[in-house]
Amino acid sequence: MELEERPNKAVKRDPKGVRLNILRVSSKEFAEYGLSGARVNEIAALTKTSKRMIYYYFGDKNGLYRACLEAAYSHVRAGEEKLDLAGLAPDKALAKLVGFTFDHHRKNPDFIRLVMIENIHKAAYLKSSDIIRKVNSAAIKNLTGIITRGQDAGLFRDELDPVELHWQISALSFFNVSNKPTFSALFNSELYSKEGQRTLRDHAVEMILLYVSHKKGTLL
Amino acid sequence: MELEERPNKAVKRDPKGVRLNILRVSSKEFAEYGLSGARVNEIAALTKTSKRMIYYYFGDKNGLYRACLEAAYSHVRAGEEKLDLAGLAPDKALAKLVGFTFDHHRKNPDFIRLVMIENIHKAAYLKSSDIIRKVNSAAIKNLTGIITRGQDAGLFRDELDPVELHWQISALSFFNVSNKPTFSALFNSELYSKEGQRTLRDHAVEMILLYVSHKKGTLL
DNA sequence: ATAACTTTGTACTAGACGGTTAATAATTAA
DNA sequence: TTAATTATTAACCGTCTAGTACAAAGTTAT
Repeated sequence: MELEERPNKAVKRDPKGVRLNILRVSSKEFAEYGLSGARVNEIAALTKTSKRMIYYYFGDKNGLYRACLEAAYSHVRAGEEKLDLAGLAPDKALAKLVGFTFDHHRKNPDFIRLVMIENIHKAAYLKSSDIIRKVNSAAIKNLTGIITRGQDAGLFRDELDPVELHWQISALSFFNVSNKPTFSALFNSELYSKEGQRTLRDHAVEMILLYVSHKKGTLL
Repeated sequence: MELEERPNKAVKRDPKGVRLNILRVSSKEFAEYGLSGARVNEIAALTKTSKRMIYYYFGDKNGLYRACLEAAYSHVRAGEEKLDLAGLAPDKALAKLVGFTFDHHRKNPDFIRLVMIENIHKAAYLKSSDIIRKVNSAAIKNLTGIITRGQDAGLFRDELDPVELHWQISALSFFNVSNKPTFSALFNSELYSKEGQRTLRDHAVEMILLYVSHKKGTLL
């Protein structure tokens, strides 16, 4: 479970460590420059090992990129697993989940950037990865539980689709990170100050809660 | 105003046409492969003219990319200008604006992809473009008007920030297009069917409307 | 002991890439 | 008429890039 980068000096050879080191460095590079923008030579120079070892472990540049993607998704999953929502009332649980997602994305810009890059590539690599599909089904199951509990308690509206709800939460959380550069370049706003981000998060939670709580005919 | 691509055979030389043709082709290529992924040779091969002329008009690859970005933003603005919202009640106007934005983004995936790419590059090119900043201030002015009218009519809550509202509308509309590949690769859902997209749009409108209409203490 | 696995490091290649040159000339605005 | 602008074409250049070759050897599991 521990993913620390420790040289483990007792062991002279450290395959896992080397692999991990390469993965760390290349994830940063891919996130920074994109798939075609990242340079294998540069990645190699930043690792503790050599270019030769990159090809030894990952075959080629695409293989390395794929490995980075998978590692990133797994890491995110590990984070989400720590959330304990079962003990909370459904509306509180949902509020916590939205807030958590918003914060989590904000704290992991490299992951967001990898997903952006993958989208630019039309998800070509993700499509062929079984590992990653599993990761996300957990998130949906989580949401399904909350929705059911909320509906049983008469708190939530009837027609709620967990995948759609996940989409809505993701949209507000993802966009915040992915489009920060263009958005803050275009509007010299306070949205990306500490205060602004807190407001944005609170309002994201509010939007989702209002949406799931809204019963037909109440408004509009 | 007319941006059609007409050879204009009466005129033997057609600078505007050549420029436009290069712009069209390269926008598609940049949207498809990214800034470093797109190939100048390939772009040249797809134009009616030669590589030499690309450098003649745009200096270098980055200059060409910058020109594509500016053209894309201008084109989007032209579309938004056609909307006439002043005659509508503020809530109807906002609903129409959200629906329009959602549809507009969906119909212009190449524009979205260019913005994604620009975000990957931390908005480096956008920052140095005065043209583009102007385009977006119009959108904010539009929203400011709607908000004020809505508040005066007692329909909208008091604390509304036009830039934040624009952010929220953009998030739901942009994410729908930008993350379609990964999202539909991960969840084999109906969200991207014709029906699903209609639902998603309707719910986006609903979310925004609920949010702006929500008065403190009413819920939550 | 043996075989499989892991590591190092440099030098190299074959091709792709962005960008230029050169020579040339037709068209157009003044 | 003159001068600036707009065009054509293909070869070419230097650099960068992903990936390999090669040669050698230490480490570990069985």
